[in-house]
Amino acid sequence: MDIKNKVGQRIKALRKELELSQEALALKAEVDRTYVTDVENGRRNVSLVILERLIKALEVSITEFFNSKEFRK
Amino acid sequence: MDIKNKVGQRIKALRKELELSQEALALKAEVDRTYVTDVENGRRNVSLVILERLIKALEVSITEFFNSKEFRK
DNA sequence: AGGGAAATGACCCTTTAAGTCCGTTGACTT
DNA sequence: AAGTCAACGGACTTAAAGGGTCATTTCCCT
Repeated sequence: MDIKNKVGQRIKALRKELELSQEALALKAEVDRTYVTDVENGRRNVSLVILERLIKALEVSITEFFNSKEFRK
Repeated sequence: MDIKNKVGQRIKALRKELELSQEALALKAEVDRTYVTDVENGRRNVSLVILERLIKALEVSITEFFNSKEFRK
């Protein structure tokens, strides 16, 4: 699984924990609604600035976001 | 300091630890030499796929890369 | 110290892809 | 049936990726 899918899955998992819809996350992170769908499904090569906004909206630090088994090697 | 600068500094620090020049890192990560300069100086909004290549070239996991104080909040 | 080479930095331009916005559809819920 | 949610498509705008060139800094080596 590639990095885009790993990030997508992590975002989806954290979003579910917060019980947010894709649209609610999109609003919170100030990105487009359809973009969140694409990111979660590994179809987007997200840039740093957008990724940071998504991570902030998910209420974790960047360190915590990537401290998950799919990123450990 | 914004996320682009944080990532740039982290890359530079890890590159120095490996005693690589920007050009050597660029070759290893298969990106342009001047691109590495820009990234280290926080002028580039790097995408996931390129970031992963740089991190791999720096011989750390993604988790390790972001397990640094500037990313902890 | 001074000269030369290597390494880095800054600027500019083109090509490619990121990110937005419109809509539609299917699944599930109430 | 009406509403929410997720997935998907197409068209569009903006910015990332890549590469050229030259200026500047760093760092060796006599």
